[in-house]
Amino acid sequence: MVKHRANIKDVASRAGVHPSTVSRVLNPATRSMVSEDLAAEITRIANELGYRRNPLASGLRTQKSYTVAIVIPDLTNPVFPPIVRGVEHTLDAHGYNAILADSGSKQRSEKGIIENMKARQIDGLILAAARRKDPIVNDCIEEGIPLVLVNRTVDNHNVAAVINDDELGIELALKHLIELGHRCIAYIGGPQNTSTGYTRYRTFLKMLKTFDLPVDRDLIVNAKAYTEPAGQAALEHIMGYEKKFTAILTANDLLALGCYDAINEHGLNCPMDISVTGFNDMPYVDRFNPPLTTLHIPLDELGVQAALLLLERMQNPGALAKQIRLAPHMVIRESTTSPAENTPPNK
Amino acid sequence: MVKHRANIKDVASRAGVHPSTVSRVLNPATRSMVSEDLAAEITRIANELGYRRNPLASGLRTQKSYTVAIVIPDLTNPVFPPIVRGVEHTLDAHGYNAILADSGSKQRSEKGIIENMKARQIDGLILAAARRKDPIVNDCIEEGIPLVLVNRTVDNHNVAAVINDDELGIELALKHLIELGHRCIAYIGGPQNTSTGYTRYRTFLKMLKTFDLPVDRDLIVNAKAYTEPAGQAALEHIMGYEKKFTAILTANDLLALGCYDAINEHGLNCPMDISVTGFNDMPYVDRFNPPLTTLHIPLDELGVQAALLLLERMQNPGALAKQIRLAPHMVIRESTTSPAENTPPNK
DNA sequence: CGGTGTTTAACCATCGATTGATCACAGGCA
DNA sequence: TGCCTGTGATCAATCGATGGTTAAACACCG
Repeated sequence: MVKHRANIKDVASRAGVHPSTVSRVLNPATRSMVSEDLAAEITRIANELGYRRNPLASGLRTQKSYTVAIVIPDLTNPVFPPIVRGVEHTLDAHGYNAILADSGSKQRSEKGIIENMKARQIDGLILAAARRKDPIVNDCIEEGIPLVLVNRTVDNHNVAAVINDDELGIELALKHLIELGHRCIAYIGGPQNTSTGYTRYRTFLKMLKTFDLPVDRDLIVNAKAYTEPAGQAALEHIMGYEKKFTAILTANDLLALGCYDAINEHGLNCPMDISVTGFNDMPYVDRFNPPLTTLHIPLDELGVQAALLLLERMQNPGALAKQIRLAPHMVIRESTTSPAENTPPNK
Repeated sequence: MVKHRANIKDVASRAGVHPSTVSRVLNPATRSMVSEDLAAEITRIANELGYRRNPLASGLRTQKSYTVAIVIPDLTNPVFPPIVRGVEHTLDAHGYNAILADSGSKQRSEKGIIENMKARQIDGLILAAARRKDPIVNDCIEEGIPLVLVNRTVDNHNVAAVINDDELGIELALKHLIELGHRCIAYIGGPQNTSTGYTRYRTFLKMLKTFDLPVDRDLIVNAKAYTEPAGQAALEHIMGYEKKFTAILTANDLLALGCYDAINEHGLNCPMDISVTGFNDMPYVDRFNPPLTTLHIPLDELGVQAALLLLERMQNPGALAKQIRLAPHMVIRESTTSPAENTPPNK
């Protein structure tokens, strides 16, 4: 005889009441409709029987699934796991489950993901890598699915998001390099269809002016993607001009890693010949050769905040779309040094 | 007017048939109960209306959710993301969703996770880091929840699992070190309550005999956990004996990383003074200083196979529990070298 | 043409929880 | 005593899909 899981009817009959009464007791919002004594008694019996609400049945009736989806482009990018973990833990603490959708190599279009989400009555969506004009965002808004962006945002500022302060980040990195004595600073940015790529690029240009540094277009390249090969290719491109520069400010740790490759290819040394800064402080960059000077972003916290924001929005879908912005800080390691000792990169 | 998602009744009334007829048509197993012509017509209409089965309702009725849980101890350990990705993609291709349960810092007991899974009608479970005697495994078996272990297995061999060939791995690593000329080889293993920790340790001892090397217990330590601090502590412990050794074989990349720390602390150099091998070839170990010689495990493939195995078991729960074993191979980088040039570690 | 056998599709209860409508009953007040 | 009010619990419909059972339609045959 299979010990079948107690359902609401079991609890009701055991307590000698109607299932609906049990339902009301167990739902905080309706508990007041039932007398205190009975409520206590029913709660006791429910615990005794080990009753758990069946989320499928409940969800069918209420159109809620207590499940949210996290869409990320590639879980193996070390930036995302901490975010996902932060999201997952926070949601879990609130009784929500997280289903993971790695959109990267997914053959289904993003539209397909949304379809799936809708069919499954997903209560909300966390999108970890939106593009600046991302159709998925409009889909969500049209469909009325609560959405929170994390890490990157979109041009339309009416979407809730948890991002980091890119302006501050670029400023900090540039300041750091300037303080070390660098004047000729190359920039390798990210794809311009991402908010981070765009903002960091614009800020870099602005900050050059602010700090009264020369702007040389040949030293500024936006990589095609936030990947090592793209970073390497970008730096190769810059080096092709054979111009002098003593430092590279990159918009992303993986791009910085690509720079390492290009620098090594040319028989040069980081940081002796060229200083490099990253962005994100993803796990293990302190282990690289050399350990990367970069901007630390509280990735866990990003995830936690995104989850909280989503919970808030699911409770109150009409609320104004908040944008939360976390401040990065500089972590100085060994990929940057003063250019005094630099030999100019030559070929 | 909200354009509400077409349900089975909409399709039925549009086709002028009863909902159950539609249901039968859309279920491959029962399609034969309906005439071909009508089936075709219903399929056409369903597509036209963009009908998607509601998994909640369907699951409520059939006790299936088309959802699988992946339980991992810590997503930020770089070993797991590739596995998770492999699992997720494979499941997705078969119409299943994956919900992620990061058990590590989860306050709920593992029992709690199982409870949650059961309540949600989870169809199956993939457990990425079982301990050798893991209560969760028995729970699953008792509850009849299809279960597949990945990466680690349990003592009870009646459980489906996808693991890698630990014996082969240790043999390859040891052979590599011996071929370089090492004779005094330390070993830093993992927790003995994990199958990997246990098997690798036993195999190391066995292989020492096979290769006719001396067994010095002082050079053999099993770390408390697969973490960098634990690896560092283990090596510190070994170094406390001030015995000679020229290489360390570790059972895990993170342990190897901890060894780097201890080696550096003592003012020594890897590989010049001490060679180190890892195990797993987790992402970015090729970037470390020095790039780590380690055993490559096809982590993605591990995930894919685990997902396939689970799908199989969910279809046919009675089937025999298969164990799949993937072969690792050696990736030689710069953390190992011949001891000829070594200066013996002294203090 | 009536009887039997076989498809084919409709009917309806069901999964478990929720909720608007409804009823029972106690107490208050004239 | 009779009527009203309000609290507290029950009734019954519902969410969408499914599947065992049953009715209808049709073919076949003596």
